[in-house]
Amino acid sequence: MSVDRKRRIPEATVARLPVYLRTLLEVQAEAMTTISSERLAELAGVNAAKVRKDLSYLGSYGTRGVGYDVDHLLVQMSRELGLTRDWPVAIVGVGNLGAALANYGGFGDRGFPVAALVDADPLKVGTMFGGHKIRDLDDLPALVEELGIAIGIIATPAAGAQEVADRLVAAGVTSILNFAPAVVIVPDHAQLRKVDLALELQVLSFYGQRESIGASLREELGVSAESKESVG
Amino acid sequence: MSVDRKRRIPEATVARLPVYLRTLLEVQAEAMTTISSERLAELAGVNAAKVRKDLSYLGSYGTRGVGYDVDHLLVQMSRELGLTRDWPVAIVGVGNLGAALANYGGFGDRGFPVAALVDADPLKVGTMFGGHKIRDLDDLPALVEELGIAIGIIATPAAGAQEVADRLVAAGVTSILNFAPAVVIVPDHAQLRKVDLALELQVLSFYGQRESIGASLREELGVSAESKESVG
DNA sequence: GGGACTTTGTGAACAAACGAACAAGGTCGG
DNA sequence: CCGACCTTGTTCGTTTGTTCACAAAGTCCC
Repeated sequence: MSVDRKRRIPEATVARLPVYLRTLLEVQAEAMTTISSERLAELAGVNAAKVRKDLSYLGSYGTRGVGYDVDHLLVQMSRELGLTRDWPVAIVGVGNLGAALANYGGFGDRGFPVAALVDADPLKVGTMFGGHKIRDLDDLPALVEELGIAIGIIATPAAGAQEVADRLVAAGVTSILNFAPAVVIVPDHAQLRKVDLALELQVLSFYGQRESIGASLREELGVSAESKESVG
Repeated sequence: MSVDRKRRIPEATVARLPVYLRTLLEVQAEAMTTISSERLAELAGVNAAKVRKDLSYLGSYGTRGVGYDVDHLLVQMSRELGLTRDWPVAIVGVGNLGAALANYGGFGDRGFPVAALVDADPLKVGTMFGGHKIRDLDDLPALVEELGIAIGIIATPAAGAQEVADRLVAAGVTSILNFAPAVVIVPDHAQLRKVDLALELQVLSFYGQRESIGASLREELGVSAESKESVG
């Protein structure tokens, strides 16, 4: 309960903070000034006790009997998530996926401006894409220096992913988001997250198969399914 | 330990099976016939004990003193994941992201053919994109019937996501992959997975902020960081 | 100002996931 | 056929995460 006790926020909580943040922005847009954990839980699709425990890691910003002040919570949460500054992003690999990501406006919106495009293909290097001149992989250290690249997005084919990660880390980029369908290992001081389409689809396939077995079973037995989240 | 005891595979394990699968395909391509849990763990970036436990849920397909038969393991794993059949996919929302996903070849490759494109915008409905005529949201039940759509991918703006999910479920699609930056709730018998770019970036931002604090602290103290995964 | 009513913050029970360690079971050379 | 050596499958203690349940703390109406 000391001040720095509070400072170790569990991973599971960290992953939910952005969801709360988004939800709170919507709530704020509707001109609501306070919100209860119950309501926030409903909107965020989680359990209310979990919301309270998660928020308690940020400190005690709620008022008993009333709820949480939306604006205040947003400020604290943004600060905690490090969203008070910009995090310039470099996209490595300007193929199908990389190009789509570069064109996708969603990044710059909220503090993650695409500051550089990088590719290993000499034919692409030097050409323009989406307002950026595509740079060589070797330029990474210079780009980090010049543009303050803080996050690297790997959008290369699987084969190149590990090398790109190594180069990013060597250049001083310690936050990496990997879209390549490959296992990538980074040193301890770096952070790696992955987005893996094939994996998600295969997981759905797994449960889909179960479901069809379950469905025929339910049909046989005349049993009906119940609803998953009682948040409505 | 009874046969159907084995049948309840933990979520965490299910999420790792696709990683093993991919790794095994690479191993198979190199003409290796058996693999130890130690080696597989190294390639998949996880702990060896975890690999053995995960694989034990599939049954006992290893041989003590030798390891696992690669081909056999691939067959069992594909079967367990439901990858012995195709899972036709419908992409709902043909905007920036939806278009990119439709063009991205990675789906059809491994049993997830894009079978339909759907949009709510009357201006888009009826036009062609990537070899598909864009269909109306109202056509979903018909598409499920005609094409056997098994998985719905939501690539709409946040505002439309929940309605699309409801319509998908109503049409009989119980596996949904949500790319929209919105909380979506589905009934109990449906499966929902999400891919959330903003969330991933914000989580990186959180740890990136920590890291910079940690780095300056380490610098002051003259301490160096250690490596994260000892899998090399 | 007091009592009914809300809602937070957290302690404690429960559940899931992890990883070390080791016995059981198998190979392989001689 | 035996003994040295490997590698699996599983048990067990630990850590991490979730949920319930309730005391503490505040509001609001009269």
